[in-house]
Amino acid sequence: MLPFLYDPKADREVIEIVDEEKVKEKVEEYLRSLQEKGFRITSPRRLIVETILQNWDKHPNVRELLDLIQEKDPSIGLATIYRTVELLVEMGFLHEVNLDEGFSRFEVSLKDIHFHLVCRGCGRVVHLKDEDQKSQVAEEWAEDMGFTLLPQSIELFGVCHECLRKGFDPSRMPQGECRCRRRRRMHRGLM
Amino acid sequence: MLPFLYDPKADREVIEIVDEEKVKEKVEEYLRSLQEKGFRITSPRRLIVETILQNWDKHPNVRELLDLIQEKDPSIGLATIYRTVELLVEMGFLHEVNLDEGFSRFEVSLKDIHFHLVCRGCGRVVHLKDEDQKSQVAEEWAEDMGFTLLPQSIELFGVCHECLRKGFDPSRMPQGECRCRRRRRMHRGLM
DNA sequence: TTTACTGCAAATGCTTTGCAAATCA
DNA sequence: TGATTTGCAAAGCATTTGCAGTAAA
Repeated sequence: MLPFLYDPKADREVIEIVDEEKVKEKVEEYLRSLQEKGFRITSPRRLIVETILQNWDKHPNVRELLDLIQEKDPSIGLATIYRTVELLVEMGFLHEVNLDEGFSRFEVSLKDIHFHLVCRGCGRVVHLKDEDQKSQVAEEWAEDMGFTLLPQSIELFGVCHECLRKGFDPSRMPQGECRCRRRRRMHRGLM
Repeated sequence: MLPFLYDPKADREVIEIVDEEKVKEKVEEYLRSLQEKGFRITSPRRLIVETILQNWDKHPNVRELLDLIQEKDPSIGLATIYRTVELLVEMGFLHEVNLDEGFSRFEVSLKDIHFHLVCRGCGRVVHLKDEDQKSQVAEEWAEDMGFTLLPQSIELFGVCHECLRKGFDPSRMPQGECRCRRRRRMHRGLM
C-alpha cells in the first residue's frame, strides 16, 4: 500500500489550505505530479483530489468521500475512490489513518510523519505540537535500529483528561460508551 | 476493543517466558485473573492462553493461532479464538498489533507501551531498544496535549538499511516485492 | 440449576477485482 | 488508435453474531 511512488524531494507545503483558490492550485499540482509519473488526468481523479483537499482538515473515510463526491457527480463509483486514494497514498499525497474502527481514514500529508492522539473515551482526535521535532525523535529511534522511517501517520491511543474527569476508567469502562470500538463499524461523520 | 478490563496495577513481568514451566505458571495466573473478573475458566480458554504464551515472542494472527490450537484440539472453533483474544486484549494481557496486512496480530503485553519497527521491504519486525524510556517520552507528548496514553503497541513503518543497501527505493519500488501490502491477505507465517 | 461459554454457520462490512465500456493521450 | 481508467457487480476475507447445545460454578 505505501509509498512506491513517493518522491521524498516533492514539495509538501506546511501551510493551511484555506481558500478555494489554494485548493484549485493544489489540485492541479497533484494532478500534474500524477501525470509526470505516467498516470492520466481524468475528471473523476480531479474531483476526488479536489474533494480531499477541500476537506484537508478532516479525516474522511472512503464512504464519506463517496458521499461528498457523489453530491458533485453521482456517477463516480466506489471502486474509483478506493483506487484513487490508493494511488494518492502511494504518491505520498495522503496518509492512511487507522483509528481502530475497522476501516481507513485519509488525510492530506502536510508533514511526512504525522501524529494523532485518539481518545478512547470520546473519540476526539488531536495532533501533537511540534511535530517536526517529534518526527525527528522517532526517526532517531528508528535509525538507531537500522531503519529509515517512511512517511506515515502514527496513531497514539489514550484517554483525554476531560474524559478522565468525567469518570472514564479504562479498567472499568461500561460497554457501549466508547466510540472507538471496532464493532461499531459504519460511517461516523468526519473527524 | 481495548482496555475495559485492564488493571493498571496488575503485574506485567518484564521477563522472558522461556520454559514450559514458566508458561504453565503464567497460564494459571492469567486464568486466575479472568476468574477474579467473573469470567469462567474453560478448557478452550486454557488452551488458547497456553498457545499464546508458548508463542510469546511471535506475533500470531487469529488464523495462525487457530492452526496451532487445532493441532492440540481440533474441536476449538474460530469464533472462540476471536472471543478469547478480545477478552485478553481487554484484560491488558495482549496487545493488538497492526502491520497493515488487513488483519490483526497479537502479542503478549510484557510492557504497557510497546514499539514495533516494520520494514516495508522485507517485512522484518524489530522492537525498539530502551522501550521504557521511549514509552515515557511518548507519554509526555500525550500529557502535553492533555491525554493519558493507554497500553498499546505502536507500529512505525520504515525500510531497514539492509533493504536500502539491496536497492529498495521507496519512490520506485517494483510492485509485488513488498510483503506488507494490504492486498496480499492470507496467513503469512509467524513473525 | 443457572448462567456463561462454545462451535457452527450465517451475516456483516470493508476492500479488491474481473470485465466491458468509456476516456485520455 | 491503443493503453488507461472507470463503474458495476461480484468476489474476497477478516471479523462478528445468533443460536442451540455444552459446560462451569
